[in-house]
Amino acid sequence: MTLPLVSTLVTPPVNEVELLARASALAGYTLGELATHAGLVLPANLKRDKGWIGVLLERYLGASAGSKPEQDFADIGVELKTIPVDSAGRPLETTFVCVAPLTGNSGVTWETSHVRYKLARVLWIPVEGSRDIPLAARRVGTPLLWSPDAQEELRLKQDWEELMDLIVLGQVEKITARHGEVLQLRPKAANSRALTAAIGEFGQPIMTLPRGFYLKKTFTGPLLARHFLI
DNA sequence: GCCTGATCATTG
DNA sequence: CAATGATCAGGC
Repeated sequence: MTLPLVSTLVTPPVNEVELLARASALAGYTLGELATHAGLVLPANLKRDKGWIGVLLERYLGASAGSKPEQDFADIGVELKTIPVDSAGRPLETTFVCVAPLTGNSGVTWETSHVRYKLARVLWIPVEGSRDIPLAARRVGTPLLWSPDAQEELRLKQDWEELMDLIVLGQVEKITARHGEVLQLRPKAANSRALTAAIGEFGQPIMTLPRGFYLKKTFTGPLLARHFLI
């Protein structure tokens, strides 16, 4: 077996076929093998390197690095998501989608939302995530190129509209992770002291904890399972 | 602080 | 013991 080229030599994929071929070539390798081959130092665990796996796979696949609010493969309209799974392929964590806009939302619709944009086309790469497997021994799984079907998009749209209505109406601080069936709103910040502008209950400006949209496991689980059962 | 990449760890 | 709320790292 031959490992794919290291990240520094990887240019962005020109189409989905090439991207999927690159991702498929990683399936079966351990994170230790991929780290060594890329000349990266594997952290002991993910406590202080929570996004490490995502960055590693970005480099192998030729994703445009950086912190731009764009898709990872903007040229071909694809977002990359690594997702930790258990031995049965079920997700171990929710999936962050994007930061939630808490101000300037007049006229924003589902059709023009960042959530819809980010989820329009996603390359899911499951990675063994059980904490009792040492990071170096965790294996990369089979990738899945996905777009929401009509039913999935409807459920996302309904949750997004419910959450955005609350945000616009000054109820952001009343929203908990229990709102929404498949999409939830949770803190997304450096810590609980971080603040960003939002709208208060009387329509006045307030400062509150930054929030992000996350996909619940009840959404990503069946999505992954459907693929691997077919 | 904002946005990217997410997982951690306390709690119900 | 799953899920919610909190947190970690890095670039700009």
